[in-house]
Amino acid sequence: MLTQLEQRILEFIRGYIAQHGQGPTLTEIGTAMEIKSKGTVHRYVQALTSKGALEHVERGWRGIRLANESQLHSTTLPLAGRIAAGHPIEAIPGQDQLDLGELFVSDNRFALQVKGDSMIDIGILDGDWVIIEQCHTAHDGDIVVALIDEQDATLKRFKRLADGQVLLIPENTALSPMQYAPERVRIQGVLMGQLRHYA
Amino acid sequence: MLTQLEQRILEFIRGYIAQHGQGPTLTEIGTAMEIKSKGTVHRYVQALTSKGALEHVERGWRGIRLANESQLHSTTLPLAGRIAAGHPIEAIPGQDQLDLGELFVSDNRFALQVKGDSMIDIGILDGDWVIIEQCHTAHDGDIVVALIDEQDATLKRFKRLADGQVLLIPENTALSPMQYAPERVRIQGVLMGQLRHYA
DNA sequence: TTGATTGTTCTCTAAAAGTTCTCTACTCTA
DNA sequence: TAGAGTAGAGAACTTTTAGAGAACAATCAA
Repeated sequence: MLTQLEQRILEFIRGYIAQHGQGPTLTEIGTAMEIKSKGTVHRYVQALTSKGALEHVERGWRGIRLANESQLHSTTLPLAGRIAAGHPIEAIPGQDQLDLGELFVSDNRFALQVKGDSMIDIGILDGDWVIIEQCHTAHDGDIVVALIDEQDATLKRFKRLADGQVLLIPENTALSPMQYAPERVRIQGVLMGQLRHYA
Repeated sequence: MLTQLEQRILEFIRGYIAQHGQGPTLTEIGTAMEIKSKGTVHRYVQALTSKGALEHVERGWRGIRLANESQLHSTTLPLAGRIAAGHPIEAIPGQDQLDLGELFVSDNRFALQVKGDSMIDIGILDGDWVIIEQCHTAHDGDIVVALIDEQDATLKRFKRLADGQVLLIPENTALSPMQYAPERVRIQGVLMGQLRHYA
């Protein structure tokens, strides 16, 4: 939670470091922000440090470093409605932020990387991440991580047949469903999300 | 039960926090609601607090927080490893956490929901979210959000032809690439990620 | 070593924000 | 029509915050 001025100062520092390779002095920050007092600037730098946005090497000039940002990363993204104001990307009513944490993160979930093409028809490609919620049962049609013979883990659509047998269906027209006795299949979780990162 | 005006004030506060990252002052609320008296606004804020809709940090400026709004979600997921058809889950060396914020969130990025099937062949389905990094130029092969004739926004693979024309290629064998004069196409950003949420 | 520059710690002041009142006007109901 | 309740205005007050600047310590460069 940074105030607006703290935000501006942080951006100035970030830009200064990007341009000069080292941090600015308090006076330089003050000049840029139109604050005449070193003491006041110092208070801002301390506030940013205690909020984790900066690291501050005492004893030395230009001792301001950027904190590692991974901890600072927000978990929300703006939705385009707000960015492309006045343009054809239509806003999504009642929602202007997408919160990845809220959407995907929960205590009993974990991530897996997918190998292979067996779910390609529903847009899960080789290398994609899937988010799995741990549980031990599934309903027909769920996409599950199943452990077969306590050995092979696989991501497939789940279906229980009338005779109790379990059908694991790949979402790839080139592959065929596999049928197993129920005691050979252990459900490890169901699919809650999928994500992909483009370099 | 909130009165109509309390509801409006709550909406305003929620929007303000979403936009600015911190609560509004009483005067700002008053201006937005066309209430001239700080005292009156204060009474509303107290009412909302006692009704549990807000949390109000006394002694401090901008001390209004949203209640219940589940405190910041974590942004990391435990990483279970790779899953493959026909193989056990193998651990991924040197990595045991997946940080969604680090992966996807950055200052100049925003999220869009995809409509239509034009990118289905690379696993981007109708309803998926895509994460776009704002920029105004693109390289051949990038997947971009392009604004055509300042009117229609579309997600396509970008290619510049030898004669300067711009080719926008859908990743769907059923659809054909479209060719435009360069001045008709404005790049709004390039694709950095994709995600999907299963109910 | 020296002196200018930089960082640190104060206090002071003014402005801004929050809090608590009272007063008035209005509506609703008995 | 009187009384209760509500909503807004605004005054008076307290608290918090931001900036200025002084004083001093630490640091760097010549």
